[in-house]
Amino acid sequence: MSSRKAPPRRLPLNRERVVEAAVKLADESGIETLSMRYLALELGVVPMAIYKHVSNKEELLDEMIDAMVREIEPLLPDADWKSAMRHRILSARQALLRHPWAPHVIESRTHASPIVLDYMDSLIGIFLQAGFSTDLTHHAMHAIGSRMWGFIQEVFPTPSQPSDPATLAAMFAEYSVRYPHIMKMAEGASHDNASSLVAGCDDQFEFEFALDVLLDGFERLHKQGWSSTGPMRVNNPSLESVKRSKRRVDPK
Amino acid sequence: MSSRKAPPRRLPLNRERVVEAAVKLADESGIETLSMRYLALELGVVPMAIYKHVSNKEELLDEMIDAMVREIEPLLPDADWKSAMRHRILSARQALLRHPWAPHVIESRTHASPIVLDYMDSLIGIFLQAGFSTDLTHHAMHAIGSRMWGFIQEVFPTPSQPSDPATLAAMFAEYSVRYPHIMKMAEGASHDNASSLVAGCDDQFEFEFALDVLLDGFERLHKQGWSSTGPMRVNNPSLESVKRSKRRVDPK
DNA sequence: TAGGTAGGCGTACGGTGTACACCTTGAGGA
DNA sequence: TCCTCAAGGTGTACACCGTACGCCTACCTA
Repeated sequence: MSSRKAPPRRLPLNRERVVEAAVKLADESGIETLSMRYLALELGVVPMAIYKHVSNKEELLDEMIDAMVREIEPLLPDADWKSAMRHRILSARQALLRHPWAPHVIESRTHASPIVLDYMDSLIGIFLQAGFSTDLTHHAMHAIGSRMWGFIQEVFPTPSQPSDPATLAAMFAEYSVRYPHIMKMAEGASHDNASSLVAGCDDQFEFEFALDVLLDGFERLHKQGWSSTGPMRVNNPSLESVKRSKRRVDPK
Repeated sequence: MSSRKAPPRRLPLNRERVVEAAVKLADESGIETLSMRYLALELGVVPMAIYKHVSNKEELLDEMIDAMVREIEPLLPDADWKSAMRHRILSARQALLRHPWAPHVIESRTHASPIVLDYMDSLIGIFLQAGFSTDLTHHAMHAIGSRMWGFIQEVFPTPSQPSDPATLAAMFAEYSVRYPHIMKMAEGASHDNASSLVAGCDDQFEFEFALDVLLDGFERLHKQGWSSTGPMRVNNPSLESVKRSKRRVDPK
């Protein structure tokens, strides 16, 4: 028998394989299934073995985000600022759609990794190279917020619908009385299938709609030479937050 | 001795007192401290006692959100739509600032309570009563997203800064090379204290800025008679997402 | 051949939410 | 006055979590 004695000894773990497995697990089974114990099981290893490659779970999650950010397509060369911004952000969105756990994890991060900072730096660069003031760029970046990751927090618009058609009809009737505006909007917005309430929206469209409203707004402010501190410019039609420039409102 | 025998027997718990205590605890010690066990301790009761009033922790969290939403000021009567919207949303923001745990909890909710639906209904009503189409209203509500709760997800723009001034200077130098745009923006935006990087922004200002860019955008679209399905209107300068109306982009 | 080290293992601890059976108490009807 | 019953508080137990700590084993290099 040629087998010396060695049980064929699987190739050793490393940080990369751990992260890769974690991403795969979260992709397929959801982030709530991603426990260190279960991940270890998946890797055919004892839980504590993972800690030889990753100092704790937080670090693992950081690494997972980095892996996702690396999937975002690079900057388009020779594009106008708005196209460049759209491309980068919509590409981020595509990466994020492949990893449904990402929004939740991103929100729980407490600091930015170099990879993440690279991405932010490139977005800021797009504004600055288009001639935006640092001032406007700063506020625009804040306004974009989580949208730069390709998501906006969807705010549970779905009041759990019963499957039984009879009770559903009853619910419908009740809702029409209590939430007349919601129902009117739902009927009007999706005239083909009014019964789906708010559900069944075209997320991609909603995302781009909001993104474009923001980008168009930035463009307008930029052309007007807007500034948060300077004197009021002509033709700055509304923007209340500027009129009452930098006034702080105290919580309670 | 008048005391019959009864140990003075504290007044019994009820759902309201449980929720109230939970909110207080989360306000004062952070949401991560809010465990059923610790809450029970605070109430002078054994952990399982809470379950007689609340069927599980999720339900408790739902109830806490309802409590917060009830703090939002009612609709302003006789106000134009934009003022009404600003008032409601900024009031939501005030309520939320009193309860720093709320964003995190809101995001983890899976369905809307009646209280929450009431609030959403009122916002939708503001748009509709201003004559907005159901179509535009629908997309506008999506665009507002979590901002209707008075928060936008702040996206960890703070690369943990060392306190030691020497290493901080070194970090500064390194950053200027690797993240030139971030640094330029940071210096430009906060010329008085350039060292604070992106931190130390006026959150209230950033919030109102983004809100107003959106509301102004909605107003413009409304005046133009914008529609997501109809034929292109004149003077709809950009809004890419409409030009490529409802095209779906596949993830991956 | 010796020694150091990288990496996997086992055990254990303190934390979590909560199922389930039990007990105590006070109110209401017979 | 007694009995019953249910509301509400108790105690124990379970399965799960992240991870500290010490050990062991196989390999690489000197």
